Amino acid sequence: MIMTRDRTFTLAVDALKEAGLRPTRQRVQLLHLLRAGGNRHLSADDLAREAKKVGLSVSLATVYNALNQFTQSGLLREVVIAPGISYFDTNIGPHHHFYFEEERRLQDIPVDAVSVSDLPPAPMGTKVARVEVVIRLESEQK
Amino acid sequence: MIMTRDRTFTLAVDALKEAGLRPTRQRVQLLHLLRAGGNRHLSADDLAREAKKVGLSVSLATVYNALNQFTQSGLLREVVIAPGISYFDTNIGPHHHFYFEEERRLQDIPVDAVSVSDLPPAPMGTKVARVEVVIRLESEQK
DNA sequence: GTGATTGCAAATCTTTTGCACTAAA
DNA sequence: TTTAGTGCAAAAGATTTGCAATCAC
Repeated sequence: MIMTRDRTFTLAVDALKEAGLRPTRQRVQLLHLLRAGGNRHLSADDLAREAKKVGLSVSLATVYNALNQFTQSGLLREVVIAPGISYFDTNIGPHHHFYFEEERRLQDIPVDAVSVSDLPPAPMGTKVARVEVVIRLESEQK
Repeated sequence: MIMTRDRTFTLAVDALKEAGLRPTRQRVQLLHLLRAGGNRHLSADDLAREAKKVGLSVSLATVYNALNQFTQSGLLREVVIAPGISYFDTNIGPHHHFYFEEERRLQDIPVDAVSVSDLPPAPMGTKVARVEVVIRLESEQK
């Protein structure tokens, strides 16, 4: 029966509600897709392509909208690497990134694998929203 | 005489030659403009606008090309902040950045003001090209 | 001269938006 | 119902590119 399939999406639905986002079919399916398969780094286009592959009907505009809303709600994190290259990271815990320039690929670094210390204090009137560390890698013989 | 004015550009010319770039009028003027006024963070558009303001004749395409060439040659550093927002930094020494979200503004942090330690080793076959730390700031009452 | 560089306009790419339609509450 | 969300196509930005004209060497 239909409930069996719906149950698969319970987590996504709950997460969306908690985030204050109406759990529409598209959002539920996209969030579910994003969370399937562990921590991932996907571009908007990657996600749209993947959605199409599994037979979802979602427009690219909706993918962009959903990704932005997810990011604002803290369900995702966006990592911008170069003009025109940005990834959405399903790992929202504190961590950092390796970026393989040649492969245009991100890899998570657990937060305790790097220590960033002696941070200068946030300037007057501001507070730290996030500390981002990206270690850019190139192939060795370069 | 003309030589007096040219002398102003000697440094830029030398830097370009050293970088293997032909010191054309546009490149010399742009590099000189970039280096005037200390460390700065300019978008391509900022630079084009500024060039126009001081009466230089450079097309936007050439500004982009020059900035990319300068970056590749190590005369500049590019800092990408968000999709569609990237800055070219005239400070090419090792350092990090504060980013003021609301003001869309970068500020340098001297490298010794932050310590990034216990970096995980670069994965097999790769080497670290650069370690980038961006501290994103938001206004305090937010 | 000869090959590199420039300017312009057009093309490309990524991302956002307006608006009529549809779905969620 | 009533309001929020979606799809589509168009618009908006940012950046790149093709090619004839120009410049550096």
